[in-house]
Amino acid sequence: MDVEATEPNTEAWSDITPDAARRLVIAAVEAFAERGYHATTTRDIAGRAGMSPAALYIHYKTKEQLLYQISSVGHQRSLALLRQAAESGGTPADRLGTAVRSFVRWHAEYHTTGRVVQYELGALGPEHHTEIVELRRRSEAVMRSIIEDGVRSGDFDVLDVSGTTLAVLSLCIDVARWFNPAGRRTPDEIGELYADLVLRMVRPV
Amino acid sequence: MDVEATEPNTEAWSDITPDAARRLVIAAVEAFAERGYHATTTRDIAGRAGMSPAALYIHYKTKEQLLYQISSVGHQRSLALLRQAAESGGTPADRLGTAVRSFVRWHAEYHTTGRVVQYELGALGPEHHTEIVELRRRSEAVMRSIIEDGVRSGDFDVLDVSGTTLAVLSLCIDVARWFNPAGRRTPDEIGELYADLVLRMVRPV
DNA sequence: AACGGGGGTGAGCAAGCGCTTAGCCGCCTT
DNA sequence: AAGGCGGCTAAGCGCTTGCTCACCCCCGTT
Repeated sequence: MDVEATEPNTEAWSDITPDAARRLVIAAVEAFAERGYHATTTRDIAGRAGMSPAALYIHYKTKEQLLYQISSVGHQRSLALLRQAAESGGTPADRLGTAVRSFVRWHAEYHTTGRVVQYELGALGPEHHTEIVELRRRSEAVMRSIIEDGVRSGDFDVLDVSGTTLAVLSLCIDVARWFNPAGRRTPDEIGELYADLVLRMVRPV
Repeated sequence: MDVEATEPNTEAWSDITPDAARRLVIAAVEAFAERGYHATTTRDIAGRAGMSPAALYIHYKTKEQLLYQISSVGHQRSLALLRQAAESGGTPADRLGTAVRSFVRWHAEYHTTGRVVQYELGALGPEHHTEIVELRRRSEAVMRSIIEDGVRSGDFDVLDVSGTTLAVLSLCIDVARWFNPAGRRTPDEIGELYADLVLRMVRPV
């Protein structure tokens, strides 16, 4: 199935140590993305990481902790991308285009992580869940502020700012669900296409 | 949690008989939408339907058959909505607006069914899976044909027809994920908003 | 009154689950 | 050479899972 020369996951999680813990995270991301959290067994994760089922519990207390680690890091990464775009000077259209482009590119490039981050958060424990929801609220706030800036300056024409914010984020996020690395489009191309589509959504007539 | 006077699921599945089978489907839709297919137990479904765990197997051979029934009916319903819009005369803009409006409204109104239909199809058995994927291909073809019509007639200006088709469908589908019946917006309002956003996406400059 | 059969139940089976425990192995320190 | 320890494993515990089976109840027909 995996014919890529450069596996993005290997470098994406390179700051996790020790080596065995990183292998477990990568294995968990792949398994969760493929089959979902609940359909994935700890034996499967350990097997993919090349160790016995018991070894998992040396590095992570529970299976849920693995999901939390993935979800937390993933949300922080994507939030950082949005913040970077929002603070990057230029017109509101420039900033919105940059935000959509890099957010979409991330969800395509790391679509396995993205799938876990976006579609498995219901499996988190209550306290982890509320923590992650807070990160999501911040992402929404960043995106909304860019759109609000554009409306205020007259660069954008938007009837329902919070509804449009929701739609834009939803559009970008869902890329993680359908993106196929064996498909026709590269993450860059999809980012470009989506930036164009979103800018059309907010453009004055 | 449920304070609605008219439960949409009750009427949505009214053509399923006998009564016990319908109660099981409705219970399964709710449980699958809330927690996902794999996290839902047959005991939970039977309990919600007001019967013993064994009674489920009188009406459905396996838990997967229940999912297949839901997925199949749901896909046929949403495909029918798209076809109706595509065949409903008027300008391409009219047809695209109608398609998006009714497709989105359906995914909001029946967001529990929509969630199962759109996000749990990986849990289907291989042969059921390919059957459902075929239905999805047809939905995509219908949406694409509307957009192609508009491009041909000059009503729409779209660089990448198949990419835009994918984006539009993705945008509509994802409504089922985030829609909250206790939220500010009604299904009709979201349908209206989304129809406007999509028409902006394809509008010539 | 006897019957037949579809819809239902209580109990439980085999398998698989998340997770634990007792102990081993190799390496760094002394 | 001895000891301590982090990383790992084989085995398995207690529990839940999807699903089955023997049996029962109710009701329309004869």
